[in-house]
Amino acid sequence: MDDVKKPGKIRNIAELARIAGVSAGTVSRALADKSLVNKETRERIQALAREHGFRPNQMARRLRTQQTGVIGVVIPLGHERRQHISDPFFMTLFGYLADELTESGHDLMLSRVIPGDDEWLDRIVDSGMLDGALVIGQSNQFDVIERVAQHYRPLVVWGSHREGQIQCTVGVDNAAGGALAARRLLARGAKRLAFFGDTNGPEIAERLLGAQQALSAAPDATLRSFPTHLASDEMANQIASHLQDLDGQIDGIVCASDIIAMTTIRLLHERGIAVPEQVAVTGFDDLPLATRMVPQLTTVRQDIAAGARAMVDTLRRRIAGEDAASTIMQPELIQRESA
Amino acid sequence: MDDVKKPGKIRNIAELARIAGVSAGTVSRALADKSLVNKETRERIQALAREHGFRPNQMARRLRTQQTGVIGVVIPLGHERRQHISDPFFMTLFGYLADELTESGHDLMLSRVIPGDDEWLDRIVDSGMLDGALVIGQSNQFDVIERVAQHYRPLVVWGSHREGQIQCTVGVDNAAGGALAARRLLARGAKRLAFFGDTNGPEIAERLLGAQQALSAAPDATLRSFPTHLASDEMANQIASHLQDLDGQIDGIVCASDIIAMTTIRLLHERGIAVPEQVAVTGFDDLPLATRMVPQLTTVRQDIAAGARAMVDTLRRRIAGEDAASTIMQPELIQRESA
DNA sequence: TGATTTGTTGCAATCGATTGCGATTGTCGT
DNA sequence: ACGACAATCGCAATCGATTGCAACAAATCA
Repeated sequence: MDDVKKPGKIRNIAELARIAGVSAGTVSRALADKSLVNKETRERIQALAREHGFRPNQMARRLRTQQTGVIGVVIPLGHERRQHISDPFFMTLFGYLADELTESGHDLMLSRVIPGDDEWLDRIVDSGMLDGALVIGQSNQFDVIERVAQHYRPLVVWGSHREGQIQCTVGVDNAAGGALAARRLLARGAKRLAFFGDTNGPEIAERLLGAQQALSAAPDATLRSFPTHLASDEMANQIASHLQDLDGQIDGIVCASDIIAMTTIRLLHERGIAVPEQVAVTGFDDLPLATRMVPQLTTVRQDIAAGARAMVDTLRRRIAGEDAASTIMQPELIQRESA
Repeated sequence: MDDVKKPGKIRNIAELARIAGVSAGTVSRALADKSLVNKETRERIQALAREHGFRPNQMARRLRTQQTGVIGVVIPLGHERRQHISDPFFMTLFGYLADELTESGHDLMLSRVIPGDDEWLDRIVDSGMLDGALVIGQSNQFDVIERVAQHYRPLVVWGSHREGQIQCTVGVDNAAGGALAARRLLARGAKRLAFFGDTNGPEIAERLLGAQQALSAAPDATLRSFPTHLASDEMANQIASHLQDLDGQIDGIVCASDIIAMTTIRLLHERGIAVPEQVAVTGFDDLPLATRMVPQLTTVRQDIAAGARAMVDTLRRRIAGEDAASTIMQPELIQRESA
């Protein structure tokens, strides 16, 4: 069967043109299904191409047409170098992005980059092989992104929105989200709160800020922040050590992510501390796994699917030349069992 | 600063050559840091390129050199069309693959494809923009992959290994894994077992087969299989319905994946059934979340990180022309709390 | 001094598809 | 029967970088 379908390898459009008895240009137009060439020859050429399993070289086409059909997805790991792409939040967002992009016929190129200089993003957008770029997370690279955004339009960033910024972002109002979580814990009667998260990136820092602001309505409550990395092996140790230090001193924990919350709950369970009765715990993100665990996680939802849709829509508009603006989504408290 | 760094836009190597007073060829060699050009001119040209923020067009380079530095990662969704890329197992494996590939300087292009004809894989490998391809899961497309593997060498597949196949696979011995899970349940004293999973793909089917074979050592035990899809919304309903039908009739469940197990445990919990006391549950995969849930999941581990490493290594060897063979990894029972 | 080697650089072909423009053939109207 | 016009198709330039080969100068050797 293989022999029947591929009588001789056709390597390029010119060879196909030769055995079809036409010129290369005609073949190109025929394969693009342009009405400029006669319907019969067009179909004959297409059939011939199918027989020989020939497909035009994408590199050449892209070089010539100056467009690639490829969207770059970039994950900068500035302040958290040990974090891997396999982090569930990245993966979830990335999964939705991939769904959106492939459904609209785009290809997708992933780069994880550990910023070694200020040029990492320039290298990516200037490489000449992208129609646009999506950056997931600002890390501590806000300024670099800002600089590139000045002259490169088809760029959309997942992250925080600062007043007057040039870069186009899609993201949730992190301060509002932090406030939601803290208020939920206060409403349950918790008074001695802890915050688990890494505040080196702007997003988590804003969540802490929001939580702190919520505390101002409850003068007798306290909130202390404990650095907690996301790299998952280390995270568990850090949390265990926090819990050790805090034994009996707290009754509520605002976690900066669902993963941190999940690990925290398990470690509390191991110490024989009941959730939410003795210590209430909130997450952040509302990953799919938040509903699958026991107890189900009370968390601040950012609608990742909607966010992905917004990013792709915005990017598409910017590629088309429009001047699409940032999107700030409102977080929502999802009240389940853990707080 | 922007104006200082980019006095005039340099669009290609020829323009750079002109303002450097040399030929395009020299610039090309200088930028590639070849010792063929004088060290001084080389550094002068590199400095000039840096000043102007110039980077050679990748499309042109790739067209000329016939190599792209891009590895395609393909996810065929043959029997499970509604499943999204955001499935945790895919994402986890993909994450590790991304880590491995980016660390070795490769770019990575993701395609999710719903096989509409027999040509989907041909389209991808013949597109001329890949150095090699990784296929995640065979779905029901074994034959298509087999055909392409006959003439396209740099192709590595995650999935099952059949006697005499041509395609190069990396995967776990699924039958052995299924047997491990079943034997664990039997060893706990369970006798009336159920299997939750979708046996349309070869991998899950083999897990069921292995479990059935393990049963032969326990004549008084039974195992019934219940179709359970992976698309997560539907999965929960199916499982709920199974549990309804099976109420009180079973004491052990072999789940085809950790996600199925996680959902099953939560639903059992909702029905007031204790895990593992009344019904023991095993998972499959050992995703990171298996340790984070309560109760921690007893599961059959496939070392996804090692698998990713093996896939990338094998692919690299095949790109280099070697004749690397398949890898069959041995699964391992990770005994935690759920069984 | 003449021949040969070494070190640098330029020239031009090449990768493979796309596309503007001109050439050819055939059709229609008058 | 002749010019206008449409439908097809071929020619050749183009996208931008790479690289074998030749050209040239300087340096070394006989």
